[in-house]
Parts: sequence; C-alpha cells; structure tokens
Amino acid sequence: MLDIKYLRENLTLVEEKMKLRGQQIAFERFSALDAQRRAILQEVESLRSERNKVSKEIGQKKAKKEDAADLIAQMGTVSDRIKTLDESLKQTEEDLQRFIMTVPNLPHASVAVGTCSEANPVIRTWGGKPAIEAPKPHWELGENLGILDFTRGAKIAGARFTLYLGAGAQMERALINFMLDLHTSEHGYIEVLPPFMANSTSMTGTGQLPKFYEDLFKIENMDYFLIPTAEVPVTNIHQGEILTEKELPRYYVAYSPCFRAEAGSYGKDTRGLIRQHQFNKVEMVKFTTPESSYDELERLTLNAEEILKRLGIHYRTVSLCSGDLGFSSAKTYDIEAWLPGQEAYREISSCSNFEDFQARRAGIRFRREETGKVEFVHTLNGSGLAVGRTLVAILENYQQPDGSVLIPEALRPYMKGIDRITPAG
RNA sequence: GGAGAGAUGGCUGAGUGGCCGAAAGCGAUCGCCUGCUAAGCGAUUGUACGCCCAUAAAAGGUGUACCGCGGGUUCGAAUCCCGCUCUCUCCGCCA
Repeated sequence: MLDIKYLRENLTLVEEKMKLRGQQIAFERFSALDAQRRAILQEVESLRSERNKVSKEIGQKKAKKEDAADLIAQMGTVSDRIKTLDESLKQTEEDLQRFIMTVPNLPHASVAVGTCSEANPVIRTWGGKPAIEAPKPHWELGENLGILDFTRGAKIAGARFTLYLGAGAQMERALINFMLDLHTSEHGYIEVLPPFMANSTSMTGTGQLPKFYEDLFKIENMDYFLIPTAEVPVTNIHQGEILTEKELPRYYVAYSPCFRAEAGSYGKDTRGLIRQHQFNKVEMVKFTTPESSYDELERLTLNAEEILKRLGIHYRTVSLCSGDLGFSSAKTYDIEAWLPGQEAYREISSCSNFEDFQARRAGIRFRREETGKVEFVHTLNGSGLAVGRTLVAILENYQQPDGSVLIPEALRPYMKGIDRITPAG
C-alpha cells in the first residue's frame, strides 16, 4: 500500500510509474474519494468537538443540580447528525481503502522499463550448461527411476499434485535441510516453522488479498487460507509491532509447503513438477531499515544463489523489468536455473524488496534511536530455494547416459551418503 | 465440544457513567547533584487521522479518534448491554 499523503501529492508521478507497469488506474476516483473523506471528516470532527464541550457543561450543571434539558435536547440533534455522517464516512473510507489496496507498489528507479519477461536484463550468470546427449525432462527421469509418480498423485488429489517415492522423497527432504542449514549457519538467518494457514488480515498484510483471492485456497466457512508462500506467515510475525532500531536487520528463514490455486494457468507446464498446487519452498525474509534495504536485497539474492553454486547448477540472475514486476514489489531479482531437459532457464527463486509497501499494510514499524520517531521498516523476501524445482534441476543436470542420476556432493551428507539414484529393481 | 475467569500505555497495575489519554510504580531519555559508582532531585516519556501555520522538510499550534475487535444504550462510555476474537483454569477428546 502506498502512503495516502504521498499519493495525494504525487498523483501524476504515480500515474506515470503505473504506466511503466502497464497499469491504468482510475486515479480520479481516488481524488474524489479522498476529498470526500476529508470533507466529511472535518464536519464530523467539529460536531464531535462541540458535543464534547457541551456534554461537559451538562455534567457540570447536573452536578450543581441545575436544569440542562435544553442542552440535552440540542445535543440529541447533534448526535443524530454525527451518526449519519459517521456512516457515510465509514463507507467512504472503505471505498478509499479498497482502492488503495489494489494499487501496486512503485517500481524502483533502477528497474528497467519493459513490458514482458523478454525485457528482463540479465545481471549475471554462473557455471555453464552441462554436455548431455539427448537430455530427458525430469518427469521422464523421475518416473523411470520410480521416485516421482504423477498418475497416483493425481489419483489421490487431482491434477498438479505429485507423489514422491523413495529416493525422491528423501532428496526433497535432504534439500530442505541443506538449505535451512546453509542459511542459518552461514548467512545469519533465524529458522522458523510457521503455521501453514493464515487469516485474511495476514494475507492482506503481505498483499495476497484483496486482489489475488482467486489464487488462494480458502478453508470453507472459516477465516483460514492455505499459505501460498512462507512469506505470508513470516512477514506477519511482526504485524502491528514497533521494533527497536537495534532489532534491525532481522533475518528469518522458514521451510513450508506452499499452496496455490494456479487459477488462469491452465495448459501451462502441465507436465512435471514445475507448476503444482502444492510444493515445498525454503523462504528467506528480512526486516530492515529503509536506508539499508537495497544492500540487503543484493545479499539476499546472493544467499539464494549460493545454494545453486554449492549444488553445481548453472543459473542466471535477471532483474525483472517494470512490466514483469509483482504487485507488492519495488524491485525483484529472479534466479533462473538451467534445465537441460527443457532447454530453458526456469525461475527457481524470486528475491524482492517491498520497501515499506507491506510494512504499511501490516503495520510493521521501528523506532529510530536518534530521533525517537517511528517509521515503517522495509521488508524483503526471496526463495532460498523452491525445493521441487531444485530437485528438477538436479535430475535434469545430473542425469547420466544409463538413466541414473548423480547426487551433487554437497547433498550427499544429507542422503545417508548415497551418490547416485538408479532405477528401482 | 462443555463450565468459569480475564484482555487498560514499553512493562506492572488502578480505574464501574462526566473532573480519564487514562492514577501509581517500574523502565527509558534529558538535566541537576556527586571524587567515581550507587542513591537522590527535577523534567520529559503513545499512535493515527484532519485542520492552521510554515515549508525543501521538520518543529509548533489546534481538533478528533483509539483502554482486545465490532455493534448498541446515553447529552456523554475504558466504565452499562449484545456479538465476536484471543488468553488462562477445569472437564471431555486427541498427536
């Protein structure tokens, strides 16, 4: 959510920036609602002021056993008027709020202007494409090895659910532990295990609601949503809090399953593990001061890249252009792993700085030591990494001519020392 | 799921219709005192949203709201009434 005062005073600028995102927003409606709100507010507040004053007089008169009937009658009318105004004020504020909640964040100045993912500048690349003759996609490898069962996954739950078996299940678990260990012991993150459901307040705080309701799984008749990412529960750890400046920066890392309805993605990535209704992810979340958030974003991104380096997987890092940027983000780096089986780079991590956009929605602030003033923190997060897609990258990059798959050395200690997955008997 | 108790500022905790944005204590900050430390003394100590003034901004002045959340009663609600949420205790059930 943008600052309402900022919006009021920089409407043209905001409008321009929204165009960079490819968004046309009806800001006239904002101006009208905003003016209306202030007009009502001024009237109702002066009436309240009067009522407070006169009510005090009534109290004093009564204490002196004097008659106050005329004043009481007079205030009865004023109170009725206040009640009416309160209702229209409430309505106007709701409309205004709903409007502001659907305005995306402003892209940072360093974000390239563009309309689609083709315009995303490549920031750096690491490693190189492995030489594999006739590489197979992971779904073939996984089925041949007997570690991924898409048919039975669909039987149990439906399309876009997968059953992991044996060494596949083991590798998924190993990856989670490997990632958590690296981020906690070498990058300074605090491990958290959050609830896997969150309420609508939390979902609104991080920006999933109200705009992206369709992408969520909701528990019927209850205010519970399955989390689409650990970003939601972890960012909301400090919802409504005022932190001390000393407590910043604060780094958290959490494993969680992620649940996404994937509405509107029918027909895309229907095979394999790439786009699932449920997948595992290790997520890093940072709370920082405004002045340090962009340095923190660079480090966060490198923390995510480190996982791929240790696993020896070729990747590139791109900076999302204005038109490709997510709703809440001011700047995002996507890390894309090379998948030989599909001859493509696929997103495996997305690292974003939300600046104060989420903090304002979720009420996450800190007190400046020097001035004693409260300010919004900046929030950042990034996958470190998407676990299922990492498993895909390993299968496709480490496949051998005989159909087996080597296990990257860094992962072997987490897999009881085995160095290779071979087709089950 | 059943029965009961509770929710007040950074914390503890008073307050059962007007003099309460809220006592007192603790903590914190600033100042004084002191050979140092401790103690003592004094002052300050919430947030949001309007308006005025000013403007690069801040500060300042002023008003309104906020005592878990939402509604109601009343001229007036932290205080009375209703609904909800959360916490605690006991019972039941369960990993």
